[in-house]
Order: sequence, then structure tokens, then C-alpha cells
Amino acid sequence: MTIAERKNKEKEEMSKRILDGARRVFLKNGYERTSMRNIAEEINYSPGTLYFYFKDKGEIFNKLHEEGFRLLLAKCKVLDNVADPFERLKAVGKTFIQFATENKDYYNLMFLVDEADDYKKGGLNVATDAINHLAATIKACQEKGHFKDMKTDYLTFMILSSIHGICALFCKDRTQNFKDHTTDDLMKNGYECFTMMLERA
Amino acid sequence: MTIAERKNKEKEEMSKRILDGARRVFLKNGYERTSMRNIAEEINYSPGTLYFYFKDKGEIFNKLHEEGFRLLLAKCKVLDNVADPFERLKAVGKTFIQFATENKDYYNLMFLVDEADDYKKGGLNVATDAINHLAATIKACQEKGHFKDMKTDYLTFMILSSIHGICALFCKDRTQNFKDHTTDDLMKNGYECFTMMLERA
DNA sequence: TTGTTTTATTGAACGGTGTTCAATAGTTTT
DNA sequence: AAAACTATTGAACACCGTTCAATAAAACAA
Repeated sequence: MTIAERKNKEKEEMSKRILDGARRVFLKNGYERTSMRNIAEEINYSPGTLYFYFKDKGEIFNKLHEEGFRLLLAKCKVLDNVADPFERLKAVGKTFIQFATENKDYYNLMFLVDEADDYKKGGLNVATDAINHLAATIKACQEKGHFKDMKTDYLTFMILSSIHGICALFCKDRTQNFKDHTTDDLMKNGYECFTMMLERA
Repeated sequence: MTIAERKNKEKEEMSKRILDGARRVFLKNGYERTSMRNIAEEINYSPGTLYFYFKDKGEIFNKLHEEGFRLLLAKCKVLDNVADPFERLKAVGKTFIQFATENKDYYNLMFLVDEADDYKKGGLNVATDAINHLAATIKACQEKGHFKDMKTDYLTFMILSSIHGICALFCKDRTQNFKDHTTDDLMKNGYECFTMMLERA
């Protein structure tokens, strides 16, 4: 291994160290309460060092954003072996909601944090992969007779929105207006209500 | 008018002046970019003064949060004269989405900002009124034969979630992954897709 | 090996944030 | 007129993201 190669490796390792530290602090204290100084302290480096490896805070969180999507997509891909597309669709939705409850902070980052302008476009990213995966399942449902006379794109957006809506209300603690129901109860039965609706359509 | 009465009036006027200033800055620059100093400057007072009338930033934005719900609820109440409950439900949803697009910052405050713990409970607030109003319409739909065998509470949560999901994706700029469609196009047709689904259920 | 250049790290500094509080100016009461 | 109360100020505190001159460490060249 040449020196240049080792240097490259070291640089990557340092990037990883920062990202790992960022993830730890961030998963412990939540997105809003994580500062660059916190991250630097976690890995025992000075704040300035972070800027040698990452352009700004946005770039660090953009990496974790991608990581979140990769995690979610992996969980969804496991369900590819569910033969019936509608059953698969229901399972994907369930996985989605479960992911949000178990990884609230990742979910926040992926869908609810204000992205810095520089990272908005993103272009061909993992988020698009995840959406395409969902769209494929929905299309398969349509080919089996579900959701007649509906455009796949809009249908996908609608289904994603509906599931996301449940997760978003959960993540931002807006479920307390529904008295006599726990958040878990609402999410579970609310989603079941939705799938029942999909079944009839 | 006694002096005490005048004093009280003056205190309320000052609170209103602060809230008006806060609303102006906030609707101009968005929630994230509005500071206490900005608000103070807008009304030509020193930052410290704000703390004589409001406990903290959270209390100011909690007031605007309530204001937003009052605004939305008023828009929905106008639709009470739509006789057919299902038509009314569809109209309420449309109003909801329109409100989000026209009052992105209010919407953020109402549904997407992390509330300070002190204001989370809120108890009997306007948000609950708005949700009850929606629930009443949905119940009326059920009494006319729609949404058979579904519990009103979960149904309400589900429908709110779905509509909110559309608005949340819009407000946090997460629609760019759907290529070949403008945000407006997605929201409009996505919602139509949803109502079509409701109609069949 | 020595000197030079490149690379990595530091921590102080800048201008911002929400919030507190002693001092002060203004008003009401005694 | 003096005392008491009320409203306002702006400096100060501890934080924030970010920049950058200084510096230490490593790699390269002679």
C-alpha cells in the first residue's frame, strides 16, 4: 500500500469517525439539540477539524439522511419475497411506520428537517430509490386488479403521503389531541383503517 | 375607567403589538429565521421587553400557533353549509391543503415545529376543536352509509394523517423525488386520488 | 540527514442565538 | 415631595455555526 493509499484510507476513517460520533450524539440528544461542538467533543477533536472533512453541518446530516434511507430501503427489500403485491404493499407500509417509531431521529432527518438549499436537489439519490421501490409494488398491485383507473404516480404519492402523515404526527407529537387513545393505538389502528380502505378501492 | 383598567388595557395592547410584530417578521422570514431580537427590532423595543410580556419565545409562537388553528377552523366552518357530508369532507380536505400552501409558515408552526415541552399538553385548545369539527363531518358521512365498519376515531386520525402527509411533504420540500411532476400537480392529483379512494370505501 | 512543502489540527474570534438581570426612567400612590 | 411600583433598557452569559491564522506532524526533495 502506497502512502497515498494509506492517506486516503486514513481520511475515510476520520470521516467515518466523525459520522459515527455525529450519529451517536444525534441519536442520543435528537437532531435539534446536536451542535458541531457536541460532535467534536464526542470524538475528542476540536470543532474546526470537522470542517476539514465536511463542508458544513448540512453535509454531515445529509450523510446521515442517506444512511437513514439506505436502512429503510434495506428493511423494505426484505419484503420482496412476499409474493402477493398487495400483501407486500401492506407490509411495506407497516415497516415504514415501524421504522419511524424505532428510529424517530432518522425519520426526522429524512422527512421533517429543513434541508439546506445545497442538499435539496440531491438528484439521483437513495430517497428516489426508495420511492421507486414503493412505486413498483403499487404498480404490481394495479396489474393484479387493484386501484383501477388511478395513475401510479399520484397513487404512489398519495399512499406515501398517508403513511408519512401518520409518522409525521407521531414524530412531532401531534397525537395528544385524540383523547382516550395512546399514540401506538392510533398509529396501528389508523394504518389498519387505511389498508382497509385500500382493500376496498 | 380606573387607572388599573387602563393599565390592563395598555398591557394587552403591548402584548398585541409584540404578537403583531412577531407575525410580520415570522410570515416574512419564516419560522426558523425569526429571532427575538428581530421581533424587538420590528416594533422598536429592546429584546428584554419581550420577556416582560411573554415567558419565552415558545409562548409567543404558541400564541401564533393558536391563531393559525383559529384561522383554519374558520375556513372550515364556512363549509358547514355544504349539505352533503361527504362533499363537505372533501371540501374540508381541500381547504386544509389550500391553507397549507397559502400559509406555509402557519402550517409549519401548527404541525411541524418541535413544540417546547411547556406547551405540548395545551389541554382544551383550538387544535382539539378543529379535530372535533373534522370528526363530526366524518361521523355524518358514516351515518349516510360511508366508511362502514370503521371506528370514527381511527378513521378521523387516518384521514387527517393522509391530508397532513401531503401538506408535510410540501412544507418540508420532499416532493422533488417525484420527477416529471410539479408540487402543485402532485398535491392536487394526489388528493383527488385519496378522495376517489374514500368514495369507493 | 537536513530543509522544504504539504497535510492535519487547533483554538481563538466573529457575528449570531435565547435569556437574565441590575440599573434606570416613568408613573402611581402615599 | 417622597416612597413604591411598573415598564424598559442594554449589557452580559452561555450557547450556536463557521472561519482562519498559527502550529504541529508527516511526506517529500536535496
